[in-house]
Parts: sequence; C-alpha cells; structure tokens
Amino acid sequence: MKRPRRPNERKPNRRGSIPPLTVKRLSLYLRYLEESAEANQTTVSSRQAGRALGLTDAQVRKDLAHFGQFGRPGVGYYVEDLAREIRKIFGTDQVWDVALIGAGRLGRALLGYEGFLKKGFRVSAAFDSNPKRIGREFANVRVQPMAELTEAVASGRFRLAILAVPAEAAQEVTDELCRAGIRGIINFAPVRLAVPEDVAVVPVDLAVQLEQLSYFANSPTPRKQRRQGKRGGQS
Amino acid sequence: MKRPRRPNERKPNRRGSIPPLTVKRLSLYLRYLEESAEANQTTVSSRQAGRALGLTDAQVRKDLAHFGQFGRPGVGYYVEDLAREIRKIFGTDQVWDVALIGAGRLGRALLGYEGFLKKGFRVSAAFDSNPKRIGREFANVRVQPMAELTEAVASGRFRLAILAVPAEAAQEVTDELCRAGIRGIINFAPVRLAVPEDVAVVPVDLAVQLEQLSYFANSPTPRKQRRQGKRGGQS
DNA sequence: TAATGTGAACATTTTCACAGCA
DNA sequence: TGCTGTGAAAATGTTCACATTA
Repeated sequence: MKRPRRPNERKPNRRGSIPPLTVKRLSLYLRYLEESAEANQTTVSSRQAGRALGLTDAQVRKDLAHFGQFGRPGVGYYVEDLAREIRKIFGTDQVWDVALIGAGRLGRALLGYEGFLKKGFRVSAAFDSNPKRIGREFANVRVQPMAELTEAVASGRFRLAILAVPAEAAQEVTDELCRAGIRGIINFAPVRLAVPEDVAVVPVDLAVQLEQLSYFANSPTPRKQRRQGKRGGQS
Repeated sequence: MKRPRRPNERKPNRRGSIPPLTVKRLSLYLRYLEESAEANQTTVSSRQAGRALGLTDAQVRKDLAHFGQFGRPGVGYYVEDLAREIRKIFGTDQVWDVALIGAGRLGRALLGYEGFLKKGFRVSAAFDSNPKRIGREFANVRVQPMAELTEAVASGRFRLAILAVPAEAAQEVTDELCRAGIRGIINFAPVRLAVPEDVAVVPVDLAVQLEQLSYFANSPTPRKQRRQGKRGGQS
C-alpha cells in the first residue's frame, strides 16, 4: 500500500540530506577560497565566487546555507573562516592517510602528486602484486606485497584507498578492502564496483572523460547561451 | 514584457538539447555493451543494463530514446548495433588523435594508457617546456618543445588535448591551444579554465575527487536506502 | 509473454526576487 | 547601500504505469 503524497511536500531536512551536487560544488568553493586567501583577500561575496566559478550568486549562497549561516549581510564571507568550515565538512581539517593499490604507471604518478597533501591527504602506503615492483620505492613510499594489505587497512590507519589496478583485478581487490574495513575508494579501473552500503566509491574513468569531451567537442556549440557570454561551459 | 508560462510547459525538444546527465550515462551504457559483446550476448534489455549499472530500467530506456528508437519490444537492444550507434553519437566510430601537453609523471602515465586506444583515442603527440624532457620518448611518442604545439594543433590533426601541466601554466597553455583551434580539453590542473564558447572543457581534479570521497566516507551512511539494497551508491 | 517508448506524476535543482541585516 | 538567507517559482531530471509491438 503506497502512501499518497502531495505534489511538493518535502521531507524535513534531516542532517545528511545535502544535495549531492552541492557537495560537488563545495570542493570548488574551497579551492576558490584558498586562492583568495593566497591573494590576501579577507572576504568574498557570493557574486565574486559565482563569477569565478561560472555559477550564479544565488546558487553559491544556497549551497553554503545548507551547512549553516556563514556569511554577513553587507560584507560577504570571511575567507579563512569559511575555508575552515568547509574543510570540517569534508573532514579534511586533519590529514588522512590513503593507501594506494596498484603501483603501475598511473599509481606511481599519483604517489608523487603533491596536490594531495595540500588538501589533507597523504598517500603513505602502496601495494602491488607484481614481484618486480614490490620493495621498490617511489616518492619515499616502499611498495608492499598485497598480502600485507588486509592488515594495514584493518589496523585502522587507512580509511580511504586509491584503486589503480587492472580492470580484471579491481573487484577482487575491492572485496578484500571492504572486508578489511575500508570506508571509501577512488576507482580508476573502468569497472563498476560492487560494495556494501557503507562504503563510498568515487569512479574516475579516464576513457569516459575523453568520450564526454569528444561528444561536446563534436556537437555544434549547443552550450548554453548567456547574455554577453564569453566563456564556454565546463562540465 | 515577460511571456507568462504555465507551470510545467516544456519547450519542444530541439535537436541538440540532450540532458547532460544522459550524455554521462551514455558512456556507461557503451562500456556495458562492450562487456556484453565480449561475453557473446547478442541482446540486452533495459532491465539488465540498469541492474548492472545501478539505474532503473525506465531511465535506460528514456536516455536511449533521446537519440532514436534502437530497441525492439519483446527483445531488447541488439548489443553490436546499439554500441555502434553510441560510438557514432560520441564521434568515436573513428580514431582521433589527441595531443598531450605536459610530460610529467601524470602525463607520461596517460601516454601509456592502453584504455584510450580501445575507446578510439590515440595520444600521439606530447609537448613540454622542460628541456630535460624534450626529445625523450615515452610509449613510442617523442616529447616535442612547446614551440611546436601551435603548428601541430593548427594543422588540424588534433581536435582534442589532454592538459597535464602545473596549475600556474594551465591558462597560458590553454590560450595557446584555443588560438590554434583546439575543440576540447581534458584539464587535470586544479584551475577553472577560461575558454571561448566553442571549446569544451572536461575538468578532472584528482584532489577534488578525494575530497568528495572523504565527505561520503565520513557521513554516517546517508546513502539512499533501497529495498533489498546490497550495494553502496556510486557517484 | 516480454520488452520498448512515452505521457504524466513526482522529485530535485536552479533561479528569482525580496525582506532584513550591517 | 551592499549583501546574505530564503520562500516561491521555474526548470530540469527521474520514476511510474501503460498502450503497444514482436
């Protein structure tokens, strides 16, 4: 028996019901705030932020309002304060250790990426099944055998993992990670991973990104027209 | 004077107005079809595809219906035919040359990624400003000086580019690419690129992906409840 | 019977527009 | 005056349910 529901009735805004698209933009806001801080700005308005990111000012305000009242009428948002708040929301106000699985070319490139540490992520362990890679060291991290993966994750040191293994191995490794208690996985393998409800997966399929690009680059400029529009859209 | 519009009146579905989210899923459909073909399936139903990808059958049908009537009632979709159609939509029914800008660790990893060629993209030229890298060869591609970039792109051989340079250099290189007539850019630099209307940009900020993951891994399982739900959500 | 394609209902997301604060 | 926070409207996206076809 279905409960009838009036057209626009809304559920009470339970904590945890943040719109997914808002969460995505939150990363952009943080990046913009970090740039602004670097430029010694102390406040930014929703309009400034929106302009820089290709969004409307209303959208910026509404997104931020989901998490609290951070702004001051007539002034804007205090750059440092808001950045701190957003980091707290992401849980990146502290540094997290991340495990890398798969030390192939892509994995090794990620190991050396300084951008992660600036954002609060330290890729501090690497695992691989290939004997030729085990024991070697990249960016000061020694590659360990897969056999040691379970214990490392189960110890609680790693809540997040970067999966950069071949497609064929991805699900198997994932099962292992989940059994060991991982909380989230960035998946570079071109496969949809099956995981339990309480494990988050963010897929990054590079070939898919190229396909998207090809589509938009081919279609005859169907991107949204804007008054005075000078810039192309950005997915 | 504003023309009044009734609440749910919809604009006629002009050609070119494909919902962006549909385009994103199209990549997933194609990947699923390729797997199905490999498993020697000749047809798939919207329900099978949906189940494998975490979507409803209705959504699969509606997405595909935007592009034509590919299915057969009582049968489903012919795997090979539909795959061919989708490739045509993406423009990947032929192989495109892609230029890589920035032959650092990440760039070199992408140079050697075989997944691209399977999808119809050949990363066949690389450019870098670092004299130590110029002239060296990775995955059979010789790194050229930046000075040669403009001519290579202007020749028309490259419509798409992968940008894997440091954030500071990204906009400058982008301007160069746009002047030379590039049509699309995958941007790995953590910066929003300003581009003319007719150039597409797909941003891939790896630190942002980790932030997203951190958010979802921290929040207390706010992912959508499903009857019999066994699998976690997947962004 | 098994499946598509599709209007209409439902749901989410974005934009508008304005009250109210500094 | 300049800007936020926010209801309400508009736009976009998803699911339902069913006529229709093989």
